[in-house]
Amino acid sequence: MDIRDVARSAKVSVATVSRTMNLVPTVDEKLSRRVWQAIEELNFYPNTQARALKSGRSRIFGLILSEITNPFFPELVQGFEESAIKDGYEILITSISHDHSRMELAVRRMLERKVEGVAVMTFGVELPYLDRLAAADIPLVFVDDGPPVPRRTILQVDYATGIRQGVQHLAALGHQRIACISGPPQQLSSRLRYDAFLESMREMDLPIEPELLVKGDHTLQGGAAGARRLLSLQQPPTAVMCSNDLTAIGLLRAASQAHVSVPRDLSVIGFDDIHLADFVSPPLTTVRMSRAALAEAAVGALRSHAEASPDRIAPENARFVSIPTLLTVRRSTGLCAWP
Amino acid sequence: MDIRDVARSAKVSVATVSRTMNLVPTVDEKLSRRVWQAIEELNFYPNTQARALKSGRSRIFGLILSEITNPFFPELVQGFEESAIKDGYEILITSISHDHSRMELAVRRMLERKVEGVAVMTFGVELPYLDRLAAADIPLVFVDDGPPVPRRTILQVDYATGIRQGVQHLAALGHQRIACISGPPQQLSSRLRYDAFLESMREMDLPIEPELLVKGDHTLQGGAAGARRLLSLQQPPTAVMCSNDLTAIGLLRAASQAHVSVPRDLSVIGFDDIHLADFVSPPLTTVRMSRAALAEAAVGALRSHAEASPDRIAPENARFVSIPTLLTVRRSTGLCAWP
DNA sequence: CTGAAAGCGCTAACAG
DNA sequence: CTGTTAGCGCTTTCAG
Repeated sequence: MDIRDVARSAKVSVATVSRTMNLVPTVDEKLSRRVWQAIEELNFYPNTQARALKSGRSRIFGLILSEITNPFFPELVQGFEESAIKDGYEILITSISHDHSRMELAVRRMLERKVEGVAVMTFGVELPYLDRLAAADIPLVFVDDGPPVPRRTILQVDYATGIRQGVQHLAALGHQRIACISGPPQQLSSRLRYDAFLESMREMDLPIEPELLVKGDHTLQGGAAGARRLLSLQQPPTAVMCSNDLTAIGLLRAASQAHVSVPRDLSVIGFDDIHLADFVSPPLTTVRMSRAALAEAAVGALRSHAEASPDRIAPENARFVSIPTLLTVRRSTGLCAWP
Repeated sequence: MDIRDVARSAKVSVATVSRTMNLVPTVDEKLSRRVWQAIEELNFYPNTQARALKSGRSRIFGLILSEITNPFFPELVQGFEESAIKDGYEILITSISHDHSRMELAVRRMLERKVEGVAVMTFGVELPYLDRLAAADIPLVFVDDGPPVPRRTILQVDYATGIRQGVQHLAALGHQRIACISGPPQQLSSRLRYDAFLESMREMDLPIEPELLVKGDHTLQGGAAGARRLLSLQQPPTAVMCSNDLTAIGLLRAASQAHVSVPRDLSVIGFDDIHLADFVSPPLTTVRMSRAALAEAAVGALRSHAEASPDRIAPENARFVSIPTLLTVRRSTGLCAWP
């Protein structure tokens, strides 16, 4: 079953069938109707491979994730899938599992399948492997920052707003000794969150105690380790801002094991608002970064690059997109019990 | 850059290049070396679309999931990706999010991209939409059970062994009043787990109390609800087997809120052994069903179907594959405190 | 506005 | 064992 069968059935040429399917406006309406009818009757749909081969357009976008088993990512994948499908694109997912050598493989797979664009959702672990994508002139989307290659968009997450809201929220509850468990410093997004925290503390005239600034790694274990460190301090903090929800959840566990009650003895704020945040005990106050918004913005940017006529490059202002964040107050934050 | 450039550079015909790349054994070694060298030098890799168009083989497997944000599935995806890539296949992932109408779309996407096989990982929510895949003679892999279509493999999870081990473990700890929170009865896998539980209880001569058999839905909320129900009983159970880990984790939360200590007052066993199971408090004793094994078996079955010569259909015994389960004892089970 | 025809890059007869 | 060549199903000039 192919386009010729349709042409025969509709009594037109294959060219007309092709034009009709591709909504070329100059097709006579009578013929077009005949064609659509034939397509329906035969339950025909075009062969994507042939189409891709001829047109040079695969209608596939690539998605490079750092680690699909991190609950942040499946939610992103879901949004990505939804947006891409709506526009008729398929999506090629690769999870590099923190293994830099797999990045090379991922890039190769993208190249082989001739993706029309790639969203790099590794939050800073970009590496030079991506040069090959840029060299192939493939549109690229990064989060926070990325190399200044030609057809590129950067999704700038507005960490500052959400984190400022978090610090203000804690300050309003009377907290002064606010700690921070940061993320892996190799990740730009960790550093930006950390900087936003420090900045907000200064804005609020809150003291920044070096001993309250501990390093985590965006894992449950890291969060638990950081928590133990903070709780063993001579003068422990009354509140903690965590660089992500996994860290905060690890902290919650360690606190519970140490018989420290949240939020009575300690207030906790996470970041990301993963699904699980609402189901831990107590439900986590956290800064929401919408995965759906991130995904939609990424797909939108890729589309606009992929579909831009080669001569008319997308305007400069379309090359940065801001992603909002918002404090979501649940039950892990409360009034400071200390004077 | 195409196969002709390679041919020119290696001073052979395109046919030889093609044969070399496809490891046809009758290529002279001298030529083959020249070809590989040219491929290296030019950094050439074949155009997948052209290859697929000509050969009729897309080298793509489809994967239909019920819900990617359920932590069980990303782990499965990871295994699937790993196995498929190793064999040179790409993978097209669709998450139908419990929305039956999306199943139709998923099937359409599979058909359009001409996948060479589909693993249906929806644990029982198959539905007639799959007829179209079977009608297109696409190899199919199901879990537990599936329609008797031609090129099909069923992955039979050996629920009985793991669940029996769980019940025996509880019995050995002195538990008699063992409850069960089951999963959604529409899912075959829920029913099989439930049946295995009842069967094991009988084998052990343990009493099956109707009031201790409550329905869950494989979500955290469902587990919490079931827990509240069980704990409010005149005579609550001393142990609970849950149909999956999410249910067990929901139960853990509800128990903690009700000041019921696990495992002191209540022993809990989950099923699946998702990543999170090891990070809740207390770490969950659970029945492990290896996602990697499931994924590997699925990919293996799809390959053997896809690559079988049309005349030599895979042998009957290759059409059922058993997936083992194993009790993993952690900290959520302990000695029964009641006489 | 429509149709004929030339490929897109590759594979697989078929002929040497 | 190697090379020539005819398509796979579709899009897109180029003529009509």
